This record gives sequence, C-alpha cells and structure tokens, in this order.
Amino acid sequence: MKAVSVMDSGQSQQSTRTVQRRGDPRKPTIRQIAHEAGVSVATVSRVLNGHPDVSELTRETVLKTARQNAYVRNSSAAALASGRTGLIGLAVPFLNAEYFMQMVAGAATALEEHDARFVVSATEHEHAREVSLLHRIMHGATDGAILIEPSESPGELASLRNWGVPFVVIDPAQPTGDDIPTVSAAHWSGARAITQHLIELGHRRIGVVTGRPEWVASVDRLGGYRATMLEAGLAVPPELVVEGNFEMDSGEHGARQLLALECPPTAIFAFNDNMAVGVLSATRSLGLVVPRDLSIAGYDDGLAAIISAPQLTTVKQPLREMGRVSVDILYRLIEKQPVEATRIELSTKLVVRDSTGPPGQ
Amino acid sequence: MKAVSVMDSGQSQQSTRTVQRRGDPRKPTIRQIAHEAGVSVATVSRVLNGHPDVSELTRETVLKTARQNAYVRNSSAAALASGRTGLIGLAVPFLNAEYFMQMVAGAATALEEHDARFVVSATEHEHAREVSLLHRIMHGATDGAILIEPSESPGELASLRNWGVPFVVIDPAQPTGDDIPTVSAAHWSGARAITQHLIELGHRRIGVVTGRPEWVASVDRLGGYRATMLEAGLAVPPELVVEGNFEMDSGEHGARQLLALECPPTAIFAFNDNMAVGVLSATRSLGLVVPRDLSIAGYDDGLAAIISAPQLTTVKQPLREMGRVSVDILYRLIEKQPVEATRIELSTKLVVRDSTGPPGQ
DNA sequence: CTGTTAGCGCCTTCAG
DNA sequence: CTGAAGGCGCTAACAG
Repeated sequence: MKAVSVMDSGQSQQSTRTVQRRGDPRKPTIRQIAHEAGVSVATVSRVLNGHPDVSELTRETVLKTARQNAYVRNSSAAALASGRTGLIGLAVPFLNAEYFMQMVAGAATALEEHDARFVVSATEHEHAREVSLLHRIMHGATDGAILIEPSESPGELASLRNWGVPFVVIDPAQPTGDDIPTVSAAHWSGARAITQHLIELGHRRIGVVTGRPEWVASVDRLGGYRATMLEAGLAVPPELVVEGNFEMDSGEHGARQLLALECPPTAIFAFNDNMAVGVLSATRSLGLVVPRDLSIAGYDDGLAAIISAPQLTTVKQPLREMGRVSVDILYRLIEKQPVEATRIELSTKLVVRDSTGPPGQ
Repeated sequence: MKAVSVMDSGQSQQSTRTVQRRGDPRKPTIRQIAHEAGVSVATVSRVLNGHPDVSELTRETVLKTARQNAYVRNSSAAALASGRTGLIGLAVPFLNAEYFMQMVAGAATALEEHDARFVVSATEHEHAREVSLLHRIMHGATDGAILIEPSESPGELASLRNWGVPFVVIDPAQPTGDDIPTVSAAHWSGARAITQHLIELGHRRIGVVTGRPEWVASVDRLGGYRATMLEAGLAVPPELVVEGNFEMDSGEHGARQLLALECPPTAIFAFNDNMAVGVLSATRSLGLVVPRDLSIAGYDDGLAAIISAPQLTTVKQPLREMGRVSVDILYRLIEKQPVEATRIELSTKLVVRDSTGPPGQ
C-alpha cells in the first residue's frame, strides 16, 4: 500500500499501513521539509537547531525550503524529544503590584536573552495555589522556576529540589538550605540606612508602620530599624511600632495612632511608599506640615514616592536587577554550570527627597 | 532479551530490543502506573483526564497508585499527543505598567478556571518583538493568544488567524476584520463623560494633554473630547490640545504650556492619571490652587488618582474585566463554540473626586 | 467498561 | 558531513 503523503510528490514509500495524517496540512513538519529539500530529517533538525556539523550548502537549502513552507517547529514535540521546553515557571504573589512587576520585568528581559519565555502564576500568597503551581507547572512543563516570596516551608522547597527541577527563590520567607540559590534585597540594611538618616537629622523618637508580619520584608526592615536605634542609644518603646499591611490605608491608620501618643514621634518610617503616602495624608488632615512637623520616610522608591507631594525620602531596591540575576543563576543551574554564589543579596540605595528634615522645635 | 524495567517488578516483557530508558527513573510514566495498577495505559490516561467511562473501582486503584508513585504527567507529551498545551500566549506592551497589569491580572484569574497558564511576552510596543512573539509563541506552543494593544497591521493579524491559532485582541490600534474578536475600553465615551462633567461645572475653555498619538486610547479619547466640546458649542482651538506621552513629566510640561497661553484654560483633562499628577505639580509650582484656579481631570483611576492630593477626578476602566472577558471569548474560540459578540466594548465610569470644581471667577 | 496500537513531531545516538 | 531508526510519554481511535 502506498503511504498517503501530505505533499503530493509521487515518491513511493514502503509502509505496511496507510499513513493517515490528522494534523493540519498547512503546518509542515520537519519531514516534509526534509523531503522537499532532499535531505534527511536529521539534517533538517540539525540545521534548525544551529548545530555546526552541516555543510553550508545544505544548511542554506534547508533554511530556504523551511522558509518557503512557512515551517514552524512544534514546540511540544521538540520538548518531548529533547526534554527542554524553553519555558520558565514564575510564581509571583501579585500580578498587579508595581513592586513585584519590576522583578518580573527584569526577569523577562534576561529570559529573552536565553530565548525563553515564562509561564506566570499569581499565588496571591496562598499556600494552596503555590503548591498546585509547583506540582503542575514545574514538573515537565518548565525547565526551571523562579519563586518570588514563596510561602513554602524549607522542607517543601527541599523536596521540590529533589524532584530535579532547578529553581531559585527571591526573598525567601525563611532561610533555605545552601543548595537552593537565593536572591534577596538588603531589607535590613535598607532600613538601617533610613533610620540612620533620620537619626542624623536629629530625630530621637522615630515611629514605624510595619508591613504584614509574615513577609520577610517586614521582619528584616524592622530588625534593621531596631538595631540602628539601639546602636544610637535610642529606645524603641513598643508603642512606637505599629503594624501595617503595606496598603495605603494602614499607613494612615498607623500614623493617626502614632501621632495620638502623649509623646508622638517626630519622624515616621513607613515600610513602603504606599503606607508613607497614607501617613502623609493623615498628617495633612491633622494640619501638620511635612517635614517641618513630621518627617516621613517610605521604602521601595515606587511611583508613589515621586507622585506624592512632598516627594518621599525612601529606599530604592534593585528590583529589576533581582529578576535579572535570578534568571542568570537559574540558567547556570539548568545548564549544570557551577554556581559560585548561591546566596545573593543586592544592595539598596537611600534616596533623600523632601519628606524628611530636621525635627521642628 | 528482557526489557530493563524501571520498576523492579520481575514481570517479563516481549521486546526485540533492549529498552534503555534515559529518563529520570524518579519520574514514573503512565505505563509504569498502568503496569503497577494492573490496567492498560489507556485506562490510566482516561482516569488522569477525568473521562467518565471508567468504573469507580479502577479509577480509585489508578489514582491511588499514581499518588503513591508521585506521578506527574509530562505535559510536553500530552501536548504533543493531544494538540493542546494548556498555555495561552499573552502579548503585553509593558510588564511594569499598572494599567496593563490590571488586564493581565483579570485574564489570569479567568485562565485559572480553565486550568491554563499563560506565557507572557513584553513587546515594549516594538513591532519586531511582537512578530517574533507571534511566530514563536503562538505556533504550537500555545492554544491561543491574547494580544494587548498590538501594533500589528490588520493584514498581519488576518494572516495570523489563517494560521489557525485563535486569538483575541484587546484595544486594537486599528479596526480588525470581523472574524477577529476584539475587546475594547470605551475610550471615546469615557472622554465624553469627563468633558461633559467639566462643561457642566461651567468650564468653557478646557485644555487637554493627550497621550502618544499611535495609541488608540489617545485617538479615541481625543475624539470623545472634541465631539463633546463641539456638541456643547465650544471651540477647540489647536493651542488647547497639547501632546503628551502618558508619562508624568509630559503632563507637567503640557500644563505649563497650556497655562502660559494668553487665555489659559480653566480646566485641563490629562489623558491618564500620571499626566494629571504632572499637571497638578505644574499647577502647584505656579502657585495655583486646585480646583479653585484650575480643574484637573485624569483617566484610568489608578493608584496615582488616589495618592495625589487632591485626589483626582478620573475615569475608571474595567481593566480586569477586559482581561476576563478576553479569556472567555478565547476559550469559546478554542473550543469552537459559537462566539456571539466579536466586538465587545466595556463601559467606563466617571469618578468624581476633588480635583475638579466650578471655574473660579 | 477496558485493552491494543498507532502515531503526535522531533531529537539523537549510531553507522556510514 | 549525512542518513536511518528508535524512542520521548501520552492520547485517541478502534476493537472487544
């Protein structure tokens, strides 16, 4: 019986059964290209993958006929055969948060250099979603993953690693094992820089509005603040620390609480810019002038910091850079190259603007 | 010759060649599960894919042994065999723009219901990138795609459609053929609402700072503004329309230009919130009070609108909803269900805050 | 309800 | 430098 060839060249083929193609005939396969170019599929594959061991002539022929037939490689097939998908899993807490998107954007540009794309999943910081993500996306569907602020326990991460999918964690909530590369922002020293700045301006009572206590960012920034205060011989009475949740409202709320103290702070350090804006608006509605009556510092150096009036003194984090670096490390892992530093902490930068100044008298 | 079974059950198998498995032995295949559960691969496949025609007993057995062996389906293989990847391509101009991320977030939640993920690509509004995206991501790698504000010509989109990959376009720059579903924001009527609002407040000279002229948003909003002004019998002299680029700075710049006119406007409508904030800061530095001396309106109802002081009168767009709807339509397309409306325009909502008021006298 | 079997399209040794 | 051929792991007829 003759094989039913998709291309209608009269070439006869040995086959015990009728070949019934169900695929879309508009989508040429590597075999058709090979056939038309008069070479073997292996050669076509080599050309398409840029292998060097092909004569210039054949390469050109193949490329030409591939182009003519508008050939596009079927990535599923390639992935199945090669074991590489060209896809990276990316778990991010929230998609609509400027903060995380900076990291994602940084990772995206880096990924492009590796000719890869990423598959995103918003975890909303929910454990269940992350687990499902890890168990679905990572296994087989992607070559590796980047987890931004995962809520996984070290144990879960470790078991994940055992599965064989390389991944790197950005800002882990808890210290991971040494075998799991980690990229973090220097929350502690960033908070230190801000606090120091405030102290140098002459502030003695500095209140803070923290973020959600489950996040590393909150914990570490609080640590940096505390340490710096103590070091300067300044007390940190509990009433000076109020808990926020990174949203603007909580900043406003926290500020009111702080300013209602019998001995209110002369400066407030909010753990992110949004909350700092909240602090600002509370201040304003209380009739206080910033920075004369109250200095306000934020964190992140996001849009809010430059939109607000006065513009905020804050800490700039290398968010994009973190994304970039993570991808770089991830690819070292994937390509099994040695990874020198598995514990990277990128430094932050104090940005002094108009919301801080010496305390009024 | 005996097959080398990965599982060390002593079951002998007929095979003319030694089976040499190169895959990771920790990753069980459907065959091993079938073997261990004492059923055929087909049955396992059915169970795993939730097909109804399996007895409850076998289903349970299979599920149990799958769980025990920590089986995870190889998505590449499944994709190759079934022709469906469970992935959706998503082209978005910028990853770090609140505006687009809202859409993406909306699409993401909707996708989850379809148990799919998406592969993102930032186009940076560069034509080349989009083309590469379309030609790489879409063919075979994804089941469909959502293009946000693509710069493609109708011709390119049409040829894409011919390729057979279903897709929907959000806010197309140019009208597409009827066979390409489209989801848009009602830019025109949003601008109309704002303009009307300003007119009703008593403004007669209303200036605008537009966005980049290549974007639909700019063109349509300008159209809405113009039409409404004319309808109210108000002139729109060219000097009242200054071009911005959606960035804060251009708003500030535009405002200075507008306010320097011999007969300056009493209200300025900036085509997005960021620019409105720019207008605000220009106003402030000129010593004007908003809204007494100048009314300012924005567009988008983003973070900037509520951070700024005074908070901005603006137009809220159903960004998340647009993402959601797009996904819904896309899946209808993918599942070849009839798509009733292929030209969807979601309505916007005027949000009046403190930056607009009656003109001073 | 269940098993058999033929591919899906490509990659990759292994021979020449 | 090139060709032949065996899978990769899974799905989907088709036949019981």
